[in-house]
Amino acid sequence: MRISRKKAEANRAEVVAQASRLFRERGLDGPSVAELMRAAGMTHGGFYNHFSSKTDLQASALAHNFDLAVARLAHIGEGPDAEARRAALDDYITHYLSPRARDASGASCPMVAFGADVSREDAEVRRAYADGLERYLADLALAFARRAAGNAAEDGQQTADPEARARAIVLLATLVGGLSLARSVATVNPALSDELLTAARAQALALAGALERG
Amino acid sequence: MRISRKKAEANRAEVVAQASRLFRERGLDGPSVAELMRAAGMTHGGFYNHFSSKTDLQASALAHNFDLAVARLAHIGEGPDAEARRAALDDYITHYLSPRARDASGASCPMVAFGADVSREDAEVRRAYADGLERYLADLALAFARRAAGNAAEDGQQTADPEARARAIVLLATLVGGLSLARSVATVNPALSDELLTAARAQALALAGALERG
DNA sequence: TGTACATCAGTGAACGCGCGTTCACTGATGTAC
DNA sequence: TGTACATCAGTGAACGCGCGTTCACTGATGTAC
Repeated sequence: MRISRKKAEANRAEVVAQASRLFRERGLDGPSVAELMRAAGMTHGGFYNHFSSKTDLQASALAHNFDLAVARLAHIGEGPDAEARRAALDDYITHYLSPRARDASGASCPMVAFGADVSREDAEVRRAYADGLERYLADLALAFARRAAGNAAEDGQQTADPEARARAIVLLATLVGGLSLARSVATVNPALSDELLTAARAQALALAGALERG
Repeated sequence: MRISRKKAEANRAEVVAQASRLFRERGLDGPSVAELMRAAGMTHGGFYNHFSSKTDLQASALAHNFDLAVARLAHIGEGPDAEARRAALDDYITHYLSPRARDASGASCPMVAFGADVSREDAEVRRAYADGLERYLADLALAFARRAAGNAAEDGQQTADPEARARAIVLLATLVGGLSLARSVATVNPALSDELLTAARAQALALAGALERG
């Protein structure tokens, strides 16, 4: 039974969206092709109408993951004034390193979900990941650069400020390292996991506020 | 052909050692049982004389990984004086976040190699990981506590200093986050990878030296 | 606009393959005397 | 210490299973007239 082009396009998008979530929950090699198609309401046979291989879907899902992450980040820069943007960044950090985000593996950061595995996947997947990380980092650096400037005058402007980029990297490493460590011990040693989250969160907030104070 | 008990015990240790390395390189589900046994110079059939399942070996290999990591860390505390120990910690950090360590995935930190995957593995594996992480963190906190005390008087003493533990966690998150990010983009975008390493390294060294200055 | 036909998105059975695990077998080791 | 026998570490073929991928088929959609 043939389906309209519009519906087919929506089906493809649904597969990518479901894969995005399932890959984060169970890893890039966790869910089978049949399972991914079932999650999107179809059977496995039609998979190759949309993707040339499972690797192809992995790359598409990674790109989609970073689209979501970057969109959430960009939202921070949209605050009406410097104070609102500062509060937005603090909220972002607090949520990123919260027990809730730690336990919702399907909804959280691709860098934590795939960090260790990406380097073992096909080149196509590694490329999608590196591109996404670069986009994400550029936006985070922009947030720091704007804050350093102290106003919204340079909105929309790209920045090459190396200081802002270094700060963004350090914050990102703290977020990714903290969440990764906390998540990996969460089920077995919840107390340790909370301790890891709390210490990393305090540091991340300090890093985000350092410009104001330093 | 039966083998001597001593030789059999050595064979088991060799499988764990090889698995330790191969799991770090290719992930906990990467190498097959046959491949792991071949790496230790045997065929796959005898695997179940030593391990009750592949999961069992994964847990043993993780414990072994952390044994190695903790041993390297403990070495830092053995410096003759405070200055030597400080230099040892700086060396540790510099090597941890070096291009060399990034590219030698089989020889490096289990927290980076397995971070994302551990929470998806069996309970036995997660337990081995959480135990190892706790041991590692305790040793790192001890290094900070000793430095705060400024001498080697309390050698061998355990510490419950919460400040030292928080500092250890923050350093660890920076190390793990930095190396994880750098490794995942290394093949596709080496310049970005080096930038990530450099920024994380500067921060980690600052964290290690913060007590002296603060 | 209405009709006749080609297209192609989705279905479900089937494929070949690699995996973890099992098992009958081998023969040197460990042990009882 | 020497001998006879039971033990069991390691071998390699075989198992059942789930996987990614292929393919003949279906029938509503898109198109040519």
